[in-house]
Amino acid sequence: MQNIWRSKMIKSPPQKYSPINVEKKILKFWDENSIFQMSIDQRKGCKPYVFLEGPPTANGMPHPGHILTRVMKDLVLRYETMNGHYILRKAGWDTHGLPVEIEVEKQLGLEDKQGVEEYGIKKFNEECKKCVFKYEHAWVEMTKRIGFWLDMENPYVTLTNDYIESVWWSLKQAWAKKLLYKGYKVVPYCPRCGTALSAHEISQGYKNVKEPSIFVKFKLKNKDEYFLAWTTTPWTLISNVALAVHPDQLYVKIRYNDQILILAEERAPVLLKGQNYDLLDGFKGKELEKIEYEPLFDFVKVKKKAWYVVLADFVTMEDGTGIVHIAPAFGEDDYNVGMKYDLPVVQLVKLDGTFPPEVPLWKGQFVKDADPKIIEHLKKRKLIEGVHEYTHDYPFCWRCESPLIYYAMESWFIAMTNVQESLVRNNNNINWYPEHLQQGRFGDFIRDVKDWSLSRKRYWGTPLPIWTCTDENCKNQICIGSIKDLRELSENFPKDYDLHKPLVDELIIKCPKCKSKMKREEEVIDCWYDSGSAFFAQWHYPFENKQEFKQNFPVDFISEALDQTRGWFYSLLAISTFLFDERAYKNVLTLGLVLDENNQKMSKSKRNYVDPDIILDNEGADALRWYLISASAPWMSKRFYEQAVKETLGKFILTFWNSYNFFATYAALDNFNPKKDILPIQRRQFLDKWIISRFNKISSEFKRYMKTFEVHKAARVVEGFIIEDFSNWYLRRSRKRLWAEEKTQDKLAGYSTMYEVLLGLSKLVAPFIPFITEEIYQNLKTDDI
RNA sequence: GGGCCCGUAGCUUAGACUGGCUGGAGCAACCGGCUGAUAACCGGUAGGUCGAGAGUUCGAAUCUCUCCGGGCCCA
Repeated sequence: MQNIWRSKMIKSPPQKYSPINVEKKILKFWDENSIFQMSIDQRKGCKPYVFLEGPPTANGMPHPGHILTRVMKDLVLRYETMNGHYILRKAGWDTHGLPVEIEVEKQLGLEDKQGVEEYGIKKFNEECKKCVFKYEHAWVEMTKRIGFWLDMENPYVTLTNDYIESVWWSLKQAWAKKLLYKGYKVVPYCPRCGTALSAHEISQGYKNVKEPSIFVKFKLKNKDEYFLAWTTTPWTLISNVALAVHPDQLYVKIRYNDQILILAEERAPVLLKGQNYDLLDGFKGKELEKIEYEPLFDFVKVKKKAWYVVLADFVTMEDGTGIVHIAPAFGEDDYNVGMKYDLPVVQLVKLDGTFPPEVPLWKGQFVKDADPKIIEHLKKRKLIEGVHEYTHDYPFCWRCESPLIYYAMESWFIAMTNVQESLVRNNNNINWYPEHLQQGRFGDFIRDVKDWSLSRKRYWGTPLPIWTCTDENCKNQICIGSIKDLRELSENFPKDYDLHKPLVDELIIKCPKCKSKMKREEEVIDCWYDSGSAFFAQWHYPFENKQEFKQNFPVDFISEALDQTRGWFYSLLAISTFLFDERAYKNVLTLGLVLDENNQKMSKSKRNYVDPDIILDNEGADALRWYLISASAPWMSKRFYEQAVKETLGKFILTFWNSYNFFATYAALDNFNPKKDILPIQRRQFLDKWIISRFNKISSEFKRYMKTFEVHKAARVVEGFIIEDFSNWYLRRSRKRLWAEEKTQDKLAGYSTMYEVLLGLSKLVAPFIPFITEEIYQNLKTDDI
């Protein structure tokens, strides 16, 4: 390799250190000589260290939090590369999902889904595709500028046909294993807007409201006794199918006002304070299981067994009677317990929030408006034991202010509960940094895993590859797992194709069984599934690169911020578990969030962050990197502001530079030649031996910390060494040795030591601050290094 | 509302798992010095109810509980 750096002698560096000039020079050097590529090629055949890039969405400008993840990834990968590992680093882009759609809706001035459909799904999705790459250039530039070596010329992109095909293949595997099924999911729903709301949307719309809450009596079958239940949503009583009690709480049977009631022991004295009642009997909740009662209403006939007592841990003694009325269509807890007991889903509310004709008493009325009438009705039937005003937080639509209702919507699921044990086992096999996440936040989540609600009734995403026969008698369903299958089954598969909506919905597919027309399930899938598929889909596995996939699974190392714990970290593990019953990654480094000066999370919308470019121009990438790495443990949050980086530059980077500069200036003056002039260690001074010993000591400490990703401690050890031991103590003490006119033995001993320490340092901290170390290394190295 | 993480000087932090001399350090401040690489350096001064309270203990920043504040995730 020819290069501009090579010279026999050490050059005298510039006195003043200009971060931006040096760093730009190094970037050019790396670029012109393809150093990144070379660092990989040189290690072909070496032991691989497998990295998987968590794909960012490039539809917003990168902020300091993104810089932190990229710096940490680069640090670890450079370190492992220098340890002799072969590391591929494919970039990736996450391109689907609701945030993109919302951005485009705003751009186009569309109000809701209806607006999107009127605008045209084809045009809408084209806009989404464009939007995704709006800031790609900025991301690429930032990535290069901070020195993150990443192959951005061959990224995986979740919207490509190849990627989608791999995702389809995996869904087909789930289908074949009977893990993919259609069920219900209870979601907060706005009946006026006709749409479900995301968690983020409802958290904006809680209001404190006063509502009537009622105590309702349910008559036991064949007995003149009543369960006393409590509810704040009388309209859901129409769809009641069960009553829930807590298995371990105590319940009592009492005589009160000439009737026999059953309720929680703990609640009776609270609710009947100051009133007379006789205690007749007592039992544990468990003993009540399966006891049947008379339904309040008989509007529908149900196919499954209903109207009996079930056990549920979510029943609390905080309020109510300790007996909870269950309507699986209108509550998540209700739905889950319904699944467990195989209860029917009675859903006597229409999508517009009114009662259907099956409920003749209140048909056409909005459920919330019907509440008082339902209460009146029950009162007349003497089934109400009391009405209380109850104050609580209730969600409202942030758009139209109407009260939301919880509503069971059809949705496709992956039955993660079926592989829960494997999930736990695979998770126990992962090294988590920090450790507490493994059994803490993540472990809790996995142990209590719910089926993955996969489908989204949206437009911009990987289409769900499931087709259903339109013939009422056939209703055959198929899941398509490859482009080849789709092409063979469809009559009008075009030459040029894009697997998104609307194309997939326009294909004419005949049912393999009855030859009737088939219709695709209209949904797209959760974009977390896209990114969670990256470990195989980035290879277009199994259609290509089978060998590569095999060699790169499971992945050795991933690293993202803490908010990905239940996001990407989960989706990767979930998919690798049901596909291969294996963990997707062996080590996961979770990073703390980058906060602003006031400890607030940095967010795109608030724009409460410093423009990283300003810091990169003023203080440089090395100072920025060193600050982020050394400020606190990787998993701790970091406050981020320019002054902090400025201090890092002054305190550390410049001290390092000046130490080097001091040596190089004198060495150049004296024509010190490292190939000839190095003195053996025995002929050096005590001081020289001391600093070399110190350096060896901190090198081994450094390595020990790196093993456990305690990169901040590794950094601090080096920082202390450079500032205290090397600059302030050793170099100061050695100054006079260099003042001699001729090349004395002592002078050469000093040069030899400084040379070795500086060269050693430039390698040791190269993964942390690659620019300045490259500059130093290139000047110090000899031809044969 | 639930789970997890964090809280040490104005700022950045060490110490906590395994309790033990007077809770260390750097920056910033003040006083004095030195400087033939440095945006430095050296000596000294000041700055702390270790978030608050209770408990365990001969002894608590450290262990336990409660509360307060910040954050993340989930409802």
